[in-house]
Amino acid sequence: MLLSPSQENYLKAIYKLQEDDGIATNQALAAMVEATPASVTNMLRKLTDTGYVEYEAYQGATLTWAGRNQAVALVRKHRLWEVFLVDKLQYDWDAVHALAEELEHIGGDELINRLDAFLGHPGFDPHGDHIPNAKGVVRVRQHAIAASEASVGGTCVVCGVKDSSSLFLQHLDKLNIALGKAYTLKECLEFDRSAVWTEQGGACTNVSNEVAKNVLIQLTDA
Amino acid sequence: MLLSPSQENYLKAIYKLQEDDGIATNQALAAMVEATPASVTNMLRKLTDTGYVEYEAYQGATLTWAGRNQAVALVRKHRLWEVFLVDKLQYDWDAVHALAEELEHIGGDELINRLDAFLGHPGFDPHGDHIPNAKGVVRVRQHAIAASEASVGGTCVVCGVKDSSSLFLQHLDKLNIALGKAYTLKECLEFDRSAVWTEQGGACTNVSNEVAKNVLIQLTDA
DNA sequence: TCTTTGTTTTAGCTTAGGCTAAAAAAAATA
DNA sequence: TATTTTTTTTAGCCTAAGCTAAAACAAAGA
Repeated sequence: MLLSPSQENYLKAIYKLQEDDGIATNQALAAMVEATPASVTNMLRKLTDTGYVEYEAYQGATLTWAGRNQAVALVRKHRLWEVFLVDKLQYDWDAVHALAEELEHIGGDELINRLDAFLGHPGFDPHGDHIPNAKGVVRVRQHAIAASEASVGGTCVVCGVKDSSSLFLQHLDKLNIALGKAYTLKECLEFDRSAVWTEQGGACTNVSNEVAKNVLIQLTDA
Repeated sequence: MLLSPSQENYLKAIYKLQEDDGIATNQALAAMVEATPASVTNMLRKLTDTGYVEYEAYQGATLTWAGRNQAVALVRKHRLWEVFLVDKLQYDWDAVHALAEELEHIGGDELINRLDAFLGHPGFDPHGDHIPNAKGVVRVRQHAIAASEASVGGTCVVCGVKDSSSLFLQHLDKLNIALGKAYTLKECLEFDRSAVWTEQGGACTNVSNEVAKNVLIQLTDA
C-alpha cells in the first residue's frame, strides 16, 4: 500500500504524539499537521481503512504495527537527510528541518540505505537524536537529562535538544552552546532560576531556565 | 509564483518538445506528462494565466521567458541529482532517472547551488548531457554526431546518448559501451547496416544501426 | 444529576489535477 | 473542393485533501 506525503505526515505525527504524550488526540494532531480537526478525522478514517491506524470515534488514534514501521522509516529518512545537509552541504543545524521534511518523502528503501552507507551509517542526527536503523530498531537516548535538572558543581556534555525549532537553535548558537561541548555548572541564581555555565577552558554563559529545560546533557562527573 | 510538481513537469515537457521538435503539440505533451490531451488543455490554461506559457487554442504551447527559466532550472536540478546518485550513492546510470524526477521538485536555489558545489560543479550528467549553470545558461553539445553517421576507419570517443531509457542504457552496458571510451569503426555490414567497433586495446563489438543512431560520439581522427 | 464547556464528528463546499465522451476545429485525402 | 480522419477543446464527472459551520458527544463544574 502506497502512502501520499500527506498520509505519511499524519503517521509521523501520531507516532510522535504517542511517544511524547502517550495518546494522539485529534486536536494535537491537527496542530502538528497544520490542518483542522475535521480534516484529521477525515484522514484517520482513510488510514484506518488502509490498516496503518487503529481509530475509534472520540478515542484518539493509535498506530498499527505497519503504521509504526512506516513512521519509524520516515524518522530514519528525515534524520539521515539532515545529516547529509549538515555534513555534506554545510547547512547550519537550524536550517535543515524544512528541507528534510520534503526529502523524506522521496524514493524507497534502496535510496535511503545507499544514503546511509554514503554518510557512514551515522548514529545521530545534527540535533543529537538517534537515527533508527534499516530494520526499524529505534534506540532510546540513555543517561540524558534536561540541563535544568542538573545540580550545581556538576560537569556535563551537551548531547541533544528538546526543541529543534530554528528559533531555539539560533539562540543556542548565540550562547555558543553546541552538541559535544563540555560545561561545568557553576551556580544557579535564585531570582530567575537561570544558571551560570563555564566552558572547559574559560568562557562563562548565563543560561535561562527556559533554555536549560530544552538542552539535554549527559553528566560526566568523575 | 510557486509551481506544483505537476506544473513543473509540464514546463519541462514543453521545453523539451520545443527543443526537439520546435513545437509542443497537445498530444506530444500528453504523452510526455502521461496525461490525456484534455488534461493538457486544462493545465496550459493555468500556466498561461500564471505567465509561464503562451498558448492559443489549437496552436500549441510556447514558454515565456519566465517559463524557460523555470524549465532550465529544473533540468539543472535533475541533472545535478543524477550526478549525486551516480557519483556519491553508486547508482548505475540506468537507474537514476526516476529518482531525479522526484528530487528535482525539492527545495530552491540554495539547496541546488550547495549540491552543485558539493559535487564540484560538474559540467555533465551521467548520460553526457550538459548541466545548465546557476544563471540558467545552457551550453549546447558541440562536435557530437550520432555514431551511425560516422564513416568507416574513423576513431571516436563516446560522449552521450540520445535515448536515456533504462532499457537502452542496460543494452549499452551489455555491449560494454560507456561514456568516455574510445573506438575505431572497423566496418559497416551492408546487410543490416550494423557496424563493427573495436575498442582501443582489443575487443570487437557488433553494433546495430538502431543502437548507433542513439549513441553520440566525437571524432578524434588524427 | 444537570448544565456548561470543550472536543470531535458530520455535512456540505472548494481546489488541484486528473478522467471520458462528445463536439468542434484543423489537417489530410479523395 | 468535399469528405474523412486526426487533433483539440468542451462539458461533466471523480478523487484527494483540505475548509467552515453546525450537530453530537465527552468532560468538568455547579
